[in-house]
Amino acid sequence: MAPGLLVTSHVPLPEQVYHKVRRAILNGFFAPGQMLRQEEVAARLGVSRSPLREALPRLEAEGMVVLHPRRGYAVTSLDPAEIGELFDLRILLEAELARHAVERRQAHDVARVRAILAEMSDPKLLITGESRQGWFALNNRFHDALLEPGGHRHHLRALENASALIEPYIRMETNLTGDLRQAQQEHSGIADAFAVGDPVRFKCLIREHAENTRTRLLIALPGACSVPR
Amino acid sequence: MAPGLLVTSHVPLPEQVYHKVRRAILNGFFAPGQMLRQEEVAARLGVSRSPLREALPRLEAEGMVVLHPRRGYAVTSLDPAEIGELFDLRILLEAELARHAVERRQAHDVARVRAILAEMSDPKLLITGESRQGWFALNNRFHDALLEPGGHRHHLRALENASALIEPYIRMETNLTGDLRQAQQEHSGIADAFAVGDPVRFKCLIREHAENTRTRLLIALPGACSVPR
DNA sequence: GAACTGCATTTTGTATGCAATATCCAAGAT
DNA sequence: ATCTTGGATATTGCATACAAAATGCAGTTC
Repeated sequence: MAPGLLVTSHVPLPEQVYHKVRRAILNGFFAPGQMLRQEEVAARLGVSRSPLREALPRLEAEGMVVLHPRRGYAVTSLDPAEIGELFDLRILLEAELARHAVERRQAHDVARVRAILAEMSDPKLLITGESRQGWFALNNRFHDALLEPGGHRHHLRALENASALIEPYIRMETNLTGDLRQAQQEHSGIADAFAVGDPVRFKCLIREHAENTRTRLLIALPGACSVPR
Repeated sequence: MAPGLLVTSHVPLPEQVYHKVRRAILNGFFAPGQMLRQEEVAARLGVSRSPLREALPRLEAEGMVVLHPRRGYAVTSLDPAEIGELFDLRILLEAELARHAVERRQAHDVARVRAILAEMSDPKLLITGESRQGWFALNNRFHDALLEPGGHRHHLRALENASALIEPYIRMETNLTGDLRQAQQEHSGIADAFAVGDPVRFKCLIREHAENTRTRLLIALPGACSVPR
């Protein structure tokens, strides 16, 4: 066999830990500003500190946590100005990706978007509570499915990075208002434009979707700011 | 004293290791595709594998290395298409940052740019060899100094990420041709536009600078492809 | 001669142990 | 009463040890 051809697809423990901690931050289980005590987090995940200590630097590189030397890692806490900047970055990258994605999309890409959208409209996912996490998981897959067809891995990585940083706050807002209907409506308009292949309309709707999310968020934020340092 | 106010500024070993490995990749000491055997790298840096194993995930998050599970980390090797994409990303982010930086720049920002430019014109730095590393270090500081004044940390981080990924290849090109004069000339034009505060001209020159670098690189690349896998 | 099998070596993956430092709380001084 | 100081505790930082897996080579078989 040719050297370097690995047969077994093995997911390293540090990577599993990375995903679990990341999800916990995204859904607010670890709140902005909260210190992450390594022994406690590792114990909760049933691993030792070693793999955790390899997962945390990745989260730090993405800006999800910050390291206070000799004090530990804390979940990143963003002020409204930074959240605004991240929305700008998201919009900038989405516009660029949207252009290429519409051009290069194929039939199966459209089908995938429609399938995800159908899953998301399940009323069970729309009620407030734990099921919201399911909706947000689908929401991320929906946005990915719209923008992945154009390729551009590095743009996508930058976008997912920026989006992840603001996601905890977006989830806070939807938990407060409990209203996903506007998002749902905008999604279906976006999916239509994607299916039709109208690049101008698609870009525009994607942009408006982000702008609307930002507006709602920055209005609701002051009330949601329970940021333990 | 208020809790959480750290007096001593302590640079953790994993961070020092991160910077050293990163520099080694940027200047080609670790070539694209090369496997990084942990014991060897750690020994070379005079540390154990622990801090190295916390530095590597950070580099992985930035795309500088890739992890092949149970085989080890390797320096990322980019094909021309990806390099092209990264230039697009760089140009997109630079344009956005340039706008704000010109608007918000202050006298000391202009002075800093001029000072760095002066240092870079030192003939000792322009000769081929080890001193090139000094020139590239200044080059990065120059670009940062131009774009930092606008704030926008997250845009900047994304830009520095994208720039770092293509830097090994840019260095290869300049090592082949040995010619930094075009870059130097473009830099002085850019610095002038920045000093004057002409946003259109500044953005345009910044863009052309990147475009020219890309063109030279993608022409020279086929000859420089000694990519040991 | 080519391909396969099995063992020895190398390298990664994870846990654990110990030292260094920060935090916390109580007791004393100003 | 407030501020300081001391020590006990908790937590991080780093190194080391051990287990698991992949690689490379030799010997064997067809």
